[in-house]
Amino acid sequence: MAIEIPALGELETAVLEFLWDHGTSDAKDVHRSVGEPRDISLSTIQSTLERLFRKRLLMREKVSHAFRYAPVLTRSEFRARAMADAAGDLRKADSAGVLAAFVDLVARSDGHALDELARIVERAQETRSQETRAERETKGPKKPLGAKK
Amino acid sequence: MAIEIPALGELETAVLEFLWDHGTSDAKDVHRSVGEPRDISLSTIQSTLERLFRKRLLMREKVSHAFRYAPVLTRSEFRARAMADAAGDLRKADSAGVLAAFVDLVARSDGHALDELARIVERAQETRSQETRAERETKGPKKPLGAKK
DNA sequence: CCCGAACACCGATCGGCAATCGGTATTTTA
DNA sequence: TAAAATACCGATTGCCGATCGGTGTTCGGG
Repeated sequence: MAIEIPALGELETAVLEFLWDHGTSDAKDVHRSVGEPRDISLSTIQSTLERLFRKRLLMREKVSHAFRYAPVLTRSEFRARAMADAAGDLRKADSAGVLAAFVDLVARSDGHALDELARIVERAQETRSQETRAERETKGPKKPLGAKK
Repeated sequence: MAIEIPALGELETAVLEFLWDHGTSDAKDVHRSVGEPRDISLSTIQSTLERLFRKRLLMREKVSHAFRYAPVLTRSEFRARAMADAAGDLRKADSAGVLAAFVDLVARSDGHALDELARIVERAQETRSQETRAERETKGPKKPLGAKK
């Protein structure tokens, strides 16, 4: 489930990046900032937007004759899903090795990345236990999950 | 630095997977297990091995006329690097958001993945502080203060 | 209500890369 | 030294992103 993250081309990536930075836009907007510097036509930008739409990475809405596009996922969500795809099945037993190797890379990446990660994990654990508690109180002890924000 | 993880084709992935499972092998070995079931020729396997070699994902050594291939990275290292690539620059400030989103995915992935991650991070922190201490002692016993670089 | 402008949509082409193979050169080995 | 085993090279195919123009459709101003 969740959205699959397919491999993207260079222009597709640039377009997505633009939309993350500027929010909902139409083909013309994207063309001004992404297309013109590359000397490519508006059509090309339109094609790229539609390809991203078909890949479920963009949503769109017609506003009087022209589509306005917006990313389905935030940049962070997108990258996180791509990471998860690269990691393989996290429920699997051997995933611990992958996580360990990744944390090792984070630790070596200089900076306080590791400490930051530690804080994030800690906060996630608190949140989780809190949610579990709330669930217990609200429902019976048997609920097949599935809730989110 | 470090090895780049390019996008791999399906056969390339299968070949790598085989080598991770079976260790150093030659084209014939790989062909028996990966090629024959797919009805592809030995040549194809050889080409794929060489492509992976050129991509620096395999190392090889000639053993009497035939190459023996072995992965440069372990499966875990490989996936971890792919994750890091997907995450973007971890030294960058905005990487926190990506890490947070990823940890969130881990937490939702069911199982004890989050707890496992927490353990891994904790252990990494201990290791890191230990290494820092060792570094201090090696460089000069008279350096009681903050490490920078 | 009608026309031109602004778009969406479709089909064609091109380029890059993995997959695939056979043919030829090269090295072993019986 | 000939046959067998391999490496190596070039050609072909298929897929997909990039790129564009042409055609159809829809809005908005007169």
